[in-house]
Amino acid sequence: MTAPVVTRFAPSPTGFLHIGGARTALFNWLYARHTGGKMLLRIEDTDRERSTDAAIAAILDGLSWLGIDWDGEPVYQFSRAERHAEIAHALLESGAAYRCYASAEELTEMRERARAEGRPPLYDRRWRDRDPSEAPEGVPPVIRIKTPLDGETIVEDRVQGRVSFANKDLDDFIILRSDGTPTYMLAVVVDDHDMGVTHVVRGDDHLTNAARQSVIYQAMGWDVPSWSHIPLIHGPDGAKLSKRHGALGVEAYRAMGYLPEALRNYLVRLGWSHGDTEIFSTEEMIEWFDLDQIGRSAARFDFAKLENLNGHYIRTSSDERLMEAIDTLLPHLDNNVTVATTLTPEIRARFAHALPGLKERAKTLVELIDSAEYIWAKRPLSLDAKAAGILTDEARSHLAAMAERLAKLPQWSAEATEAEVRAYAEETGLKLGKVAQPLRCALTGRTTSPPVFDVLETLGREESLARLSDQASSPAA
RNA sequence: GCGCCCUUCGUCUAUCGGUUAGGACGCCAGAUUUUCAAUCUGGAAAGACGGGUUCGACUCCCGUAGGGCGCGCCA
Repeated sequence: MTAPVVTRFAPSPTGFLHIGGARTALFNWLYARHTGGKMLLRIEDTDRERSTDAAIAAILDGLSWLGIDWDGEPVYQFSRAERHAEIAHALLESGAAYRCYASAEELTEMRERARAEGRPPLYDRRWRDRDPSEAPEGVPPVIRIKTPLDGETIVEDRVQGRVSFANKDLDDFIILRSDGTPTYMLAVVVDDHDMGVTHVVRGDDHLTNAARQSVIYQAMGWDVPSWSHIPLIHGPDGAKLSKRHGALGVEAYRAMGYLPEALRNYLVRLGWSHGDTEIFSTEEMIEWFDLDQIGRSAARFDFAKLENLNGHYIRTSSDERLMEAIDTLLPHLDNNVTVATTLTPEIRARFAHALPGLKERAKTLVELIDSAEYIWAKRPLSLDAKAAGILTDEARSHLAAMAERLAKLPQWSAEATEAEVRAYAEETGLKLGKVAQPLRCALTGRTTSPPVFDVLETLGREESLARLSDQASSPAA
């Protein structure tokens, strides 16, 4: 029996849940679910200056929206500060760490000189072997760990392979600040150990940290976890993700009308693959996901592919699922608050009725809602440029003629109106498209909208005829 | 500057020494269609460069170039 897997996602609440963090969370979650283990959540809020409750809320909200859950209650790192300090002092007592009295100015100067001389800007261990009695008066010391002077530290990584670091390049980093609070390096190690984390899956910007953290694990005689440093996500230009492209919070993707299942599918394929499979159900992802198949090179974020996947998920979602997604989206849409208030039960029912035709052509939920606007649009409709172009005098005369005929229909259904329009087209010798397109424009104000006969049915006889006569009577623009 | 990592179509990727280097997005053309979208068919499109190792290298090794990350009393 091997020990059950425990992974964790450990964001720092200094901002929203960005796309890279979301993927890290997803990979941790998938691996835990795949192995039947647990995924824990730890909020790394030790930076009191920058951590905010709003950010914590945004992260939890983003995870839930993505459908990523965690086991147990979130652990707040700040609340464990005493435990961290305890370990720092234990290290001090065992001789694995020491007090350093160097001032901030002294350290900057040291680093600047090192850079000027072309040496790495590492701490020069000036207090490592110095007698504590030489300590200056009234200077609160920090605690630094003693890194081995020679030899190397090996990081056995599931993704990166075996990576070795010369110990001389790892300096004696600070584990406890002069105010007695722990640094990140100490806190992660202590927390991961105490929380029983067996597998650390995080961005590869932490790879060198893994070497430093190994030093602490070794000094404490603790087992190092299995490491997996996954490549970072870059922007479309290959550089770091910036605000302009991908460094948006997941809530921004929600607001743009992406479905969580689409975003998840997109993210899982960034750096990981299962042969030629592109579309994964949640169950398939869980079944097939494994750490060893994660690639080592950074991936660029590609909106076009995300959009394509989103279109796929919109098309294949049930109407119920879409209405549900739209309901969760609406409160997050600042431009479309009007839509939310317009959604009376009656309009809602029409929306649901039109959905099968609408979802075929929408790539995002925002587009979907937009394409349904004709349902609640007030007469007279404003036409977009293309639609106005199609409504020539000739087209309008056909509209008038058709309106007259449609008015006499005993039944008002998509089938009945279609039959009537087809008959009209045949009698006048026009192609169906030639008469259907003006109809579409007159009814919706757009050229790109759902099947016209569905529109007629959705709108009902009275409203449809009114819209038709609006356009039939007014002269071409 | 030093250390570490990366490099297959524009993008995401398959390949794990022997393939016409495959798939997907995007792009182009055609079919279909309620001249949109969707769908279907076809097409253009890749192993950064230079050395090795090997009967044989996209696959292994070395170097070069380019990119990324790290080097805080931030996380």
